[in-house]
Parts: sequence; structure tokens; C-alpha cells
Amino acid sequence: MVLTKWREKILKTIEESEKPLTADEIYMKNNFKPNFSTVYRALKFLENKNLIKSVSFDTGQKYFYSNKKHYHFLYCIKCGEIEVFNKCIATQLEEFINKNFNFKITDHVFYFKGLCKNCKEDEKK
Amino acid sequence: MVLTKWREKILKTIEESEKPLTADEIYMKNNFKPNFSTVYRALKFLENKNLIKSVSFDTGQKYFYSNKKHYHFLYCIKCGEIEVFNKCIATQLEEFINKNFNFKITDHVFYFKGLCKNCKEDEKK
DNA sequence: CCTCGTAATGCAAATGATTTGCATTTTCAA
DNA sequence: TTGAAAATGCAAATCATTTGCATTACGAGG
Ligand SMILES: [Mn+2]
Ligand SMILES: [Mn+2]
Ligand SMILES: [Zn+2]
Ligand SMILES: [Zn+2]
Repeated sequence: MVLTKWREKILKTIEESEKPLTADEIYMKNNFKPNFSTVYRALKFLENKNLIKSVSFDTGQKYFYSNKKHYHFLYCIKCGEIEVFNKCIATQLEEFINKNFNFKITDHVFYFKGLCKNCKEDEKK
Repeated sequence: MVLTKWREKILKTIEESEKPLTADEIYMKNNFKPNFSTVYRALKFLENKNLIKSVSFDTGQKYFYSNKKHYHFLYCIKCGEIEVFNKCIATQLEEFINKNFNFKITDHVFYFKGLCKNCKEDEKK
């Protein structure tokens, strides 16, 4: 169980991207070199090792992103465009949960849905 | 385009549930009576009409919930159990986004990941 | 009350993302 | 150098969801 050549390349692909990537985006960015199954297996491996995280929006697809920074998202419901930001306000909520629920928090997911710059303008016509 | 018998039943199923439901949970709760496709089509219809919303966690599955209340979730990464809460702190973040991004917010999703009561205890052994 | 057109439903097959089984190759500790 | 365990490739399978098409139900206009 080690960080092999492909796993490393895939991790780097994700870390170098400014936005989260789908499995096939990662596949493409690596010139279709590692087999698609290898990509998926690597993603699972990296996620288990907590080197990456994944999130899914409206579509059935997962998006993968680095665990080096804290991410939140702006997801365009029209074109699927994703932007990221990192301002986080979960701490106060965490306290609320710890006080009122019997639940051990390990992570959280937050994103806004709406219209990106382009789709917002298209709307006007 | 109207709220037919099945659509109404499915809406009621969702509104009467304390937690979000998957398509097949909804199917089961209706004794497998409307066809599965009808369930999915009804869900799409209801979501377009903004009567329900959906969210997906780690699995490729969508969970549907009523739009009558504001929901956030506690998602157990071990057993998939879901709890809900409604305390919401998105407003301040919304201002931040409006100030710094060119994005028209229409909704947001927030959930904590972690271990539910049961899985938390199992962990100890 | 009938009648026709449109929308809704059922059924089966298709789709898309992801996973899995198995054969082959790579890795690395002994 | 060698053998076992892990990683990879390839093809087929799986799971949730969607779609095409034939049939049925609904409702406005007659
Ligand atoms: Mn955060
Ligand atoms: Mn909220
Ligand atoms: Zn957009
Ligand atoms: Zn649990």
C-alpha cells in the first residue's frame, strides 16, 4: 500500500488544479495513460489516506480535490461550472452540534448553488 | 403538468418523513405501487416545481426532502444514517460571496460528516 | 354525456459513472 | 535472485437513474 507512480501523478493532478476534478477530467489530464480503473482505484486509495476529498453536486458524479486546503464551492446549476472559496464558518455550528447531538464530527461540506457569471447574463435575454 | 395522484402521494411521503429519502425508499413506502420510473419522474417534477430538494452524500444516490423547512444534515460515514438540523448560518457567507464573486446564489447545501451515536460506540471496541 | 388531444404511467431497454474479477506485471523484502 | 503481495490493465458487471415507446387516464370543448 504505497504511493506508486500513478497514484502520485493523480495526486499531483488534483493538487495542481484550482478546482475540483472528475475522474475523467483526471484521466484526460494524464493523457489517458493509467487505465481508467487505475484512476478510480487511485482516487479511492488517496481518499482513504486523507490526501484528497470528494464532493458531489447535482449530477451523479464525484469531484475530487486536495485536502491541503479547506474548500467550499459555488456550483452553477446551469452549466456545472465550479468556483471555490475558503471562508469557513462551521466552527460555531460544530459547537451547536456537539452540544445537541450525539455525533462525532469529522468533516463538513458546504456549497452554494446558483448561477455563474456567464449563466447569470444569459438569463437576462 | 399537474399534481397527479402519484405525484401527490410521493410528495406526501417525502413531507411526512423526518429524514431525507432515496428513490427506492420512497418506492417501498408506497408499497411498490407506482412504477419506479414514475417515482423518478415524479421526483424530477416535484423538484422542478420547488416542492422538494435533493442532496447527495458519499454514495451515488440522491436523497429527497421537503422544501417546506430548511434542512442541514449529519451524515454518518460508516452506516449512512442521516440526522437533520436546521440551524443556519449561511447569511453572513452569502454577503461575503455577493461582495467578492459574480455569482447569483439561489440555494446552499451544508452537512457534517462523521459518526452517528451507534457507530461512534462501535468504534471504541 | 361523448370524444379527442395531451399528459401521465408502465415496462423494458439504455445510459453513465463507478466497481469488480481475473490475468498479468511490478515491487520489494528476505 | 526469488517469491509473495500489491498494483495495474482489460473486460464485464453493477447500481442508480433515464429514456423510448406503447398504453392509459384526464379534462376541455362539443
Ligand atoms: Mn468549512
Ligand atoms: Mn442553511
Ligand atoms: Zn454557469
Ligand atoms: Zn452510523
